[in-house]
Amino acid sequence: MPKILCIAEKPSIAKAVAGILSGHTAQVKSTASKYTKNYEFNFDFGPPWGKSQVVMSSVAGHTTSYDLPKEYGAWANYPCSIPFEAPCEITIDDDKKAIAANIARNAKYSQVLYIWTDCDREGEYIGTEVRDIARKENPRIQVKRANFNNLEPNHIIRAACNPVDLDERQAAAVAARIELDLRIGAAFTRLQTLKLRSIHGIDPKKVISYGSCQFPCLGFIVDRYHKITRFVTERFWSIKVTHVRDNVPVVFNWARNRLFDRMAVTLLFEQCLTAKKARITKVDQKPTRKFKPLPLTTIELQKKGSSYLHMSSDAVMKTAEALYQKGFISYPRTETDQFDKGMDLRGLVQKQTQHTTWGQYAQGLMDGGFSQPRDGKNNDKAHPPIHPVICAQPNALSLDEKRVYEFVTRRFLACCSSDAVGSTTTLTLLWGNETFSASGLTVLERNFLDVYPYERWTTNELPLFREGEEFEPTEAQIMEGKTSPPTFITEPELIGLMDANGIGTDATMAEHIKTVIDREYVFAKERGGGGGNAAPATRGRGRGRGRGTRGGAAAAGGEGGGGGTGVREFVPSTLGLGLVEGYDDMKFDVNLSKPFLRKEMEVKMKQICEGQKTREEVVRESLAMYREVFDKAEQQIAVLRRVNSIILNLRRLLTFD
DNA sequence: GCAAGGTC
Repeated sequence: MPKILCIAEKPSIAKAVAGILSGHTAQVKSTASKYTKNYEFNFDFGPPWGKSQVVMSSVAGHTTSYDLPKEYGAWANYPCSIPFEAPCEITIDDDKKAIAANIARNAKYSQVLYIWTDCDREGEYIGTEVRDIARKENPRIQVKRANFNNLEPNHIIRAACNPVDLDERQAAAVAARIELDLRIGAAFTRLQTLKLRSIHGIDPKKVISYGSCQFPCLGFIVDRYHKITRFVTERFWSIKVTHVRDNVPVVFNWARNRLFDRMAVTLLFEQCLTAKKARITKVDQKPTRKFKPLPLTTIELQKKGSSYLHMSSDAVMKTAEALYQKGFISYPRTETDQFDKGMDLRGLVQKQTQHTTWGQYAQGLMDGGFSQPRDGKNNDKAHPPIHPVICAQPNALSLDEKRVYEFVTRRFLACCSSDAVGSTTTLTLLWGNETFSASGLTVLERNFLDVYPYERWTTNELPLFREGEEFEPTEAQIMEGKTSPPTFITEPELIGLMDANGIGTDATMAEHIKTVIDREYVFAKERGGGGGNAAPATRGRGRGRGRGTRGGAAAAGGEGGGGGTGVREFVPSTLGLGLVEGYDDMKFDVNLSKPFLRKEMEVKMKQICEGQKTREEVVRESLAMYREVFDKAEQQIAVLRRVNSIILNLRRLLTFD
């Protein structure tokens, strides 16, 4: 019988696939690595191999590292530009040596290496890592890969019997990304660190890093900060009409909302007063609903963790990872917001009926309340939306775990519930030539809201008005207000921007945010709370004229994008501000703190995948471009130093240190 | 002592 070695990207996939192919009869053998196990069984792959002896195991993500050789570790001994030209090497990480050895040992006696890494770009590259390790031990080993995107048994069996080849282009695109991220990141990091640390006020032990994701992340935070400091407030006026009926004051909002011209508002107001009586021209009553949430993705978990649970996105991910390891929730890294039609959702709901807090609600779903979840637009074809796997009672979990598990579970139960149902009434009031409106809401069925307290939807009933009736409003006045600047960027907003601009992946965005905090480029503070070491005002150039969107109008009910108190928000430090402004002042064609460069990298990776460019071309072109920027930055390092000195001095003048 | 991406 041929011997076939199967390697998955992570232990959970190896276990699942081995279970399916062996009919759950595989022998489990431990390996030198504490993370991976070998599953041994026989399987008939059909032609050309037929019935084979299989060892199924896994790696744990990447096995190799791409880095400069050790001797370049002495930064001061080389020019800062050395990472652009030094030869780099691929090594096996110390903590991955046991995994590599397991592959090598089993490859030695196998005819075929069958790769089962995730079917995405990184998976393709990880597949080439595995191949290279195996070929080193057994150069004649045949290499194939499985084409699969879910763990449904028939799908896995079909994938096993229809091997394909590794996609060399996708792997090459990742190899290009790895090389560029390292060379560019290392070069700029050395430049910034070695040339700026001597400025008084910068900690000489600190690394001042540059990276293709952390810098745009910083850029978003600085950008918002500038919008705040450069904001020019404007005064505006509006007309507010209140009519008391049945002892309830009903506020009618002006259709024009507000005008930035006091005289115009005064004239329009006088016309209303002249008309004396106002008339209800329309009473519109219609059913409405509040949609239940979509199935939970990683990005949504991070955003909501920040705004609902008041945890950092980084902590949310670490906690979710722990819950996954303990088997309480499903795999926490997924882009999918649709549940597979074949999934036993009722079975999962049934398990939650045991829970002391929401068990009764889950029972209600089992007793007829169940409703198929909505489908979002995303499907990574690898993992289902995040959901609870087993029922975990609160005392089995740590404090953070309890909160994340509770959110994941409530979200899941909300997904399996019905939308909330209500009825809105909208009154249209004509007074003189001006139109006003008021609206009320009656919640008829709360449904998912009963298990999902993170969202609010409350009844606000209007007294009865009849179409055509006329009255003199109880009170009318001109209101004055002024536009206010935006607020500091919140964590959910930042994650949203990074996601929209392709900065990092769903699994790494939280880390990039943590990096800019650790580097002291930005400070995180709680909205509403004091503290935080805020940067001083910037120099007075380029005062933008903004017309704010906030101000007088009362906020509508509902969740609002990260508005609750306690959400984390970010303020740039003097150093973070100095770095971004310093590069701005150099006026390069390319802006290092904007997301365009990362987008360009993404485009070039696609070109490699489609065969329009080779890995070598892309690396050569990109390195040449960044090298040019780097040389200019080095020549103009005085600008970067000056900007940072100015800002640091300003800070000393404006604060107490 | 540098990056970003997998995953443990």
